[in-house]
Amino acid sequence: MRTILVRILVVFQDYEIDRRCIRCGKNTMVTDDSTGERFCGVCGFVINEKVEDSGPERHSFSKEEHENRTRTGVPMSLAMHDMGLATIIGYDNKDATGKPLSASMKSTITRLRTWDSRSQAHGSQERNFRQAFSELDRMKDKLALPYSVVEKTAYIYRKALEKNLARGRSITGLIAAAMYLACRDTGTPRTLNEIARQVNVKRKDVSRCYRLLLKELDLTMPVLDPIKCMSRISSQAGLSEKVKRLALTILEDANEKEITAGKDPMGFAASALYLSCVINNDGTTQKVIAMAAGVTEVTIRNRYKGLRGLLDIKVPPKLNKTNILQV
DNA sequence: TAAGATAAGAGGGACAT
DNA sequence: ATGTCAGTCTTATCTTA
Repeated sequence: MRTILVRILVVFQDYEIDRRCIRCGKNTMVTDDSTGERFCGVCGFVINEKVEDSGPERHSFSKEEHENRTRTGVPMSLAMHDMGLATIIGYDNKDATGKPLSASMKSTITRLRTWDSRSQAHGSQERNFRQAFSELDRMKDKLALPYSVVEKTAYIYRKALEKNLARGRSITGLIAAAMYLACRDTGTPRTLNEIARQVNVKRKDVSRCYRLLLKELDLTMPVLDPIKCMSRISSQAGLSEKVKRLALTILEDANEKEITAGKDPMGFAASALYLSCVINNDGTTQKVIAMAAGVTEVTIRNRYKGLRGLLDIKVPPKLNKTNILQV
């Protein structure tokens, strides 16, 4: 019984110390759970750093972790104009002690909230970020971009703005270029055409921004891996594993013979797949693969010719629908 | 209807001026 | 900075099987 009492006392003391305001000394510090900020209910003093969410950590992967879940802080993202660090006026109309506000106070707070949020995006750069990142947010679902690419895009975009590259260029063009860069850098196979179409900017403009970023930010991009392109095309066109495997060996062979330089990797992957289809008598048309790869049939034909010639691949004679040799 | 052939045009890199 | 050139890719159209 005694130990229990002592424990309660200790907890109570901790609680008391925790609530003491640094400015006015009163035990009136409270935490706003929705924003994670700590402030004094009497003098209004707000603790500078964001305090950690008092709730448990959201993820736990084992029993021990579940029992010992600690908070690691509010998630921070480069893809927000303020990186998620701004202080805002809360939305539940309650005062420091948790009581609801009076009607007149409520309207005052609403007005304050409006001006507070307006003042958040001050300066052209902030406004630029807002617009760019809302565009990015919209795009990431359309293009099925992973989180890492989104963060990378935001990082590149911030760098670009730091270097004053935005002046005289469209925000959407620049963010699209940053997105394409991030895709290239992380090996996510997305074509310039796809991105340009989604953001509704001409491919030419995105491409121009892309090269500008490449030059100004001193970046070097690895060439898109045709093998990665291939798996994307084959899944989009619904090709079989067998076709894919053969196409893979064709690509590797082509790589060895160094006939891939300067050619569009998507076109190459597409034609390797087509060649594989022909050899396997798969019956998939150039059109289907061209659509899946985002290149034209003519490009496939050109690469196809080159592949066949240089790799000396024997194409079996055409079989008709009943698998009888046509002479 | 799919595939092949051909031509015109766009955009960009390399190089010279 | 500007112009030229070879090479690539796209679009469009016609022909062939």
